[in-house]
Amino acid sequence: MPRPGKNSYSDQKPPYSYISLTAMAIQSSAEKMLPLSDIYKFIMDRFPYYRENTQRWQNSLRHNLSFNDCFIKIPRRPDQPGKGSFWALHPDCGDMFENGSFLRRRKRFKLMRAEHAACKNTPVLHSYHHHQQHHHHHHHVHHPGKLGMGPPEYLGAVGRLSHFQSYAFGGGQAGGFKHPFAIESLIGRDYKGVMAGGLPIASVMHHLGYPVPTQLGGVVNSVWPHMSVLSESVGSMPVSSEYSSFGVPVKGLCPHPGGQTMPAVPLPIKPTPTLGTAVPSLPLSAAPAQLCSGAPSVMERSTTELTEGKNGSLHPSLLL
DNA sequence: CATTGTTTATTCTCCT
DNA sequence: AGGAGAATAAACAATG
Repeated sequence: MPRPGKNSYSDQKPPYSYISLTAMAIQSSAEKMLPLSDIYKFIMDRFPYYRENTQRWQNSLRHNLSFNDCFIKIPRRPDQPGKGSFWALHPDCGDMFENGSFLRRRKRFKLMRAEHAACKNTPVLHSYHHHQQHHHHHHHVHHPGKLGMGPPEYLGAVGRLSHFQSYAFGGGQAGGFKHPFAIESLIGRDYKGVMAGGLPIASVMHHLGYPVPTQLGGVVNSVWPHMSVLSESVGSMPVSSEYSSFGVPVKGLCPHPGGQTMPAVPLPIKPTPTLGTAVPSLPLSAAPAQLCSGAPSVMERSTTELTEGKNGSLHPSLLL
């Protein structure tokens, strides 16, 4: 077998789909939104594999951005340099990698027709309150078929601000799940940034010109041991990434303040088979895949996985 | 003109 | 086998 030796796997294709790579990039940013070029950069920076065939994968990436409803465009402020818009995660897409696989989501996040239209055409607008009654849990199952509720032009990312806030402050907690990549999810709670359903209120506000207490500098990257750590926040780390026997890079995370290091990263390949120990009530510091799937999801993951006998492999994702 | 976005179509892979 | 999610290709429109 290919020697796991040095960097044998370094340029192997990372076990992440474009969706997850992108989500990862976005989540890693303080603002929780990035322009296309930065998403590219992020990926290339930590995954050597993507330093080649750029035309190809970037096209795919772009395709994913506009094709998948889980990504939303946030218009650039007039005074901001650069080209396209910023890309962020749709606040309602919840935990897309609930199943523990970053290669394949259990279900595509699709908006209903109405929502879709709204999200797309509505540029910057004021807050509109939203769709399906905030009542309890929002099923994360968005059925494409149904339609016609909620104010049509209810928002484009930005417009949803008010909505977000309600999440953040108001009723958040209850059904509020956090994105798998949300720092908050990964780190626990002592995190300043307000993550409203995954969409950073602060950043949006800031982006729009609202004063916002500056924030979260570094912490961020610690989440993805799979990648070469480097850059903005922590700076000076030579980019080196090595993959473990799973083809997964094992590079370390950066230590950070809490002392609490990042969880072992979720094993991309296969979900946790629910064996005895599986899905323990992980405290908030557990693996991303697990915890972010807030309360509801855990339940609903029910059956499907029980059958996974074959996956004999261990899932580091659970160890602490 | 190069980037950024959208969109349609085809192929691949994994999961029932 | 069939379905669904994902990757890849390609053809444009839009924009700075």
